[in-house]
Amino acid sequence: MDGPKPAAGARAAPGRTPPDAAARRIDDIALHETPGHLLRRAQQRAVDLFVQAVGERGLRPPQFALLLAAYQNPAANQSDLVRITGIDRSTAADMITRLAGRGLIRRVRTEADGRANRLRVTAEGVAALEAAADRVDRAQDSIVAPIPAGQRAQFLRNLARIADLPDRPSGPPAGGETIRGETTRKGG
Amino acid sequence: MDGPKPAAGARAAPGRTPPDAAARRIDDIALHETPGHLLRRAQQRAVDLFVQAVGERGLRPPQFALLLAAYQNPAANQSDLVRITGIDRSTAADMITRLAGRGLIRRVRTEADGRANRLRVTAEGVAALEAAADRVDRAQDSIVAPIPAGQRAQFLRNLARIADLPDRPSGPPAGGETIRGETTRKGG
DNA sequence: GGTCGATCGTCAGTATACAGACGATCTGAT
DNA sequence: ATCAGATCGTCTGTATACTGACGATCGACC
Repeated sequence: MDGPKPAAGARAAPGRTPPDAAARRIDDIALHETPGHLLRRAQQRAVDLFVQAVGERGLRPPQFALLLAAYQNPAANQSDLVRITGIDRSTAADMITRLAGRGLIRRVRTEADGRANRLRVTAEGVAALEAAADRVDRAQDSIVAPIPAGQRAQFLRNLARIADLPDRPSGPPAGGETIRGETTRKGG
Repeated sequence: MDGPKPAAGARAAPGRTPPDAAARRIDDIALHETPGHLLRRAQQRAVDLFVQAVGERGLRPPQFALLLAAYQNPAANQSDLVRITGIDRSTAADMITRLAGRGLIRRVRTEADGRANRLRVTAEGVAALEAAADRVDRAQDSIVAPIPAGQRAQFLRNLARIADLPDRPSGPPAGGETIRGETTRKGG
């Protein structure tokens, strides 16, 4: 009564091991135990909680990340922000266009480099960040709330390992400008 | 050489606590330590590893999930698969159209319910699943590879807690048809 | 001064994700 | 039988994500 019967399409050989057991049988894959699926579901949940906390009309998680990174790194150009946030180049360009349309950010052509854009967070942008900050904080707490308190730090450390991010930003920036966070996507 | 200097735009008051410390200061938010951001980055990484393993032209993670769920639950309609996979209703409809266009699946109108579609995985669909199974398995292993082996089970358990999924499918199916996995999105 | 490879940002195309509205249909109560 | 509310699948519109290509520019080298 407890073991789920094999699905109708399954041709199972219950008690023995077939000689070609090396290949993974698709009847045996438990989607809900695969790390990739769990990560997707967990991330969906995190986005839900974020949106609930900051409101339907507020900043979405990647927008908040991008706007915050731009604010914290005023000297950064788009590519720097891409590296910091992990947002794709093309996606970032789209997002910046949208954020600029809302008046939260402005593109400023760099004097030194004719290709690069610096991003200036407007007063409205700063206000949006400040208005969201507390709610974002609460959302982050609610994301890890289902995890026993004693296991949270280790959990986040392991998440960072998967993400291939350092536990805490520590890379030597090596330039006149300090850029918080690093680790590229797509180039690594 | 180790403590990152505050960013150029940061107006920090290093040694003291301002009187309005109740509000979260946006200068102090460390993006790379927030659960939501780490989840997003980790999920990106998982998708990367999946795509690397199964090939650029192969099934994408949600496609594999949907196709596998359809295969394992031949009696399920689209809404059932939505509940099993956590894929949104609209997204699932689009994906099924694409998978049908590739000949991996077919929509079949149910006799009993004039609204519902049952999904029949074609022989090509089964072949695609079987061709991917081993590679998917390897991808899942590589996702958790950066985590110390002894911590992986606990990590996945906590991931499932965030996702609000049971550790292992255990719900009482309560019908003539066995449906693997449950837990809705957007309704719960 | 000129050239080549690398980089910056953009754009088109495709896939995933979700809200909201919709028509069609089912269910339950009357 | 009828009708109200729920459900199923679709569609539209918007946002995120990534590939591949592109023009413009930069840096290094000759």
